[in-house]
Amino acid sequence: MQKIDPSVCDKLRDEYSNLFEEALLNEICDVSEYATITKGNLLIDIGDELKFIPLILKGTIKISRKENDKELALYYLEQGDTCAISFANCLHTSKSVFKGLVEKDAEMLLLPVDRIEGWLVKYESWRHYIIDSYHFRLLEMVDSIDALAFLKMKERLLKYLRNIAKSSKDSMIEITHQEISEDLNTSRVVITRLIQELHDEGDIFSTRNKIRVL
DNA sequence: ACATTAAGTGATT
DNA sequence: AATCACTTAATGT
Repeated sequence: MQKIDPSVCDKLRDEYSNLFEEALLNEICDVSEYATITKGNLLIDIGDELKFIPLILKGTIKISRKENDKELALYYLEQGDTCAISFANCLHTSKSVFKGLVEKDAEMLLLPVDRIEGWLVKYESWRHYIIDSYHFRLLEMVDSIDALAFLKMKERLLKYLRNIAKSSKDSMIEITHQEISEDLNTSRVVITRLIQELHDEGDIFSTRNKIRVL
């Protein structure tokens, strides 16, 4: 494995220097690999072997579950995130239970599995980072379950749109009804009708391929 | 101008 | 809320 470019190391420091101690940053620079994945490509699919843990430097990755042809979006990974779920996964089963699709061109560092366990005892900051990450993902998962169990599709849709607008820091979302329906595991027709209602009620403003959250 | 893709609609379950 | 079957509108070549 070749050493990563110093400029990538700088990016890592920009994002993590207040989180990780110097020695850990150095180790990460020494042993990890740099990867870029463009929009539309898979970072990981269900059943894939997990050989690394991604540390996201840039971009967005949609994490979802899949059963047969059906799918359900769970949450998004962004700058500063890692998939801590993949962490425990790595140590034991090593097969991913999630699908990770790159939604916005992403840059990341791939941390080799065999190192991360040692860091857990060696670095307090790493320990905290992993535990926090776990906690955060769990909360997001609970949120998804709640929405699924207690909300009507219209409420789920609005929540979904607001969530995207919030995390992308842009009230203008570029997406088709078809894509939304896939994320929420429903049909396009249903989304089209609900989008109309939300539009009429003034929650959103929608045009072809675009939705503005108000 | 034509083909493709996205979105809208009525009727039915 | 899902599905079918069809229409209309927007967009790319």
